[in-house]
Amino acid sequence: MVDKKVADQVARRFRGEGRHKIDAKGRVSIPALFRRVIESCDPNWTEGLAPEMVIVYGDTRKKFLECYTIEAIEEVDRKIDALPRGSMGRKTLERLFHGQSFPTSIDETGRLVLPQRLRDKIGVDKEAYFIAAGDTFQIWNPETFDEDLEKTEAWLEEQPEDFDPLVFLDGAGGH
Amino acid sequence: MVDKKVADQVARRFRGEGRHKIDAKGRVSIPALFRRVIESCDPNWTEGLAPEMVIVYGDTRKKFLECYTIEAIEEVDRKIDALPRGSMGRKTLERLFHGQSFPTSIDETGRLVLPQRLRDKIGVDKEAYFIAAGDTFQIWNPETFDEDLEKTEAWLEEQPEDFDPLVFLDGAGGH
DNA sequence: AATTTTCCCATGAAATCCCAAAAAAACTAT
DNA sequence: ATAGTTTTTTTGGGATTTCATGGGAAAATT
Repeated sequence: MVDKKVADQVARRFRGEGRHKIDAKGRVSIPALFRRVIESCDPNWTEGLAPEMVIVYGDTRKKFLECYTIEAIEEVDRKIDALPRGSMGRKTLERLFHGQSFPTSIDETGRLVLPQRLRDKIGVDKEAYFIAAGDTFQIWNPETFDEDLEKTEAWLEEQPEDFDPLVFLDGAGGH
Repeated sequence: MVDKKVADQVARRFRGEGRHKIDAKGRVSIPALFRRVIESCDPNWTEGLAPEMVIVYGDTRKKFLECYTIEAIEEVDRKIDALPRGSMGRKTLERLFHGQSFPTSIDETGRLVLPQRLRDKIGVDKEAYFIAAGDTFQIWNPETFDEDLEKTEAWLEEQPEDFDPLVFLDGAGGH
């Protein structure tokens, strides 16, 4: 049997990617592995229930949907609550995470419904691209993602020959 | 009716936004998800009853209506009661939350009636914009909200180069 | 009596539920 | 390994419910 702690860690972090169809009703199945994570990060979930999550769609500039598990969004909420009431930082984050977000759940067949508004926001129609991003995952229009990927690769080209992206791991901040 | 388990999870925090029509009688639909929260945060509410809430409209400078659930307003009341009698803080807060507020409820079709006075206060006429803000939600004139958004963005512009509002999350709280 | 507020019913559009069929992956016994 | 079997995953469609909105009649205010 697998070490419980290890299994637990694996189950709390998104990994992988996938491309799935969106049907006429806006339904799209999310990668099965992602579902396991969403389930185990929803404190109220038990077998048979629809696991919940929160989609943060953000302002107009954001080109993808960011999907938070209940645990992940609660951590964000706690941090927001700790900011001084009335501060600009709190106001900005409240608008982003409380206002520009959409609570939803995954149905028994593993599908998520993306309302028309959200589909329009990121410009998806027939297909959606899913990609893990640590304790969240993102939903993109496949073409938009490819373009973004190319930009990243172009940037890598500009770096010195022997550049290894792993150096980022050593530096402090992510900026 | 809503599954109790689902209601329990979703229901203590407002999330999302929406734009709705105000009809000639001053009626306006509250986003359905907000209704679930108002219901579950009203200790007296049961299926079939009109869930109650409190609108705090505040002084003339405030450009939006702040809507509190019963639980949220009771928490505010407790905090006010804890302040020294006769203190400036208590006097100010009592005026704001007890005086400049309006208790109301949501009808069976999910609508709220905004009295003429409140509509005038925030300058709404045909449409109202709803946005979640943690344990309350706000009602704005859509245009006024957009202007306020622009101001926030202008402020963000003034911040250091590649400033990401998410850095706010790192600063405080979480520990 | 005239206006405003409340209650009740109606409707199109959107979202949700329920059942089911392909397709893909995992498993089993040779 | 391999052919057959079972389970999981992905996709589809119809029926049902909810949501946002509108309007008329009854009740309450002024």
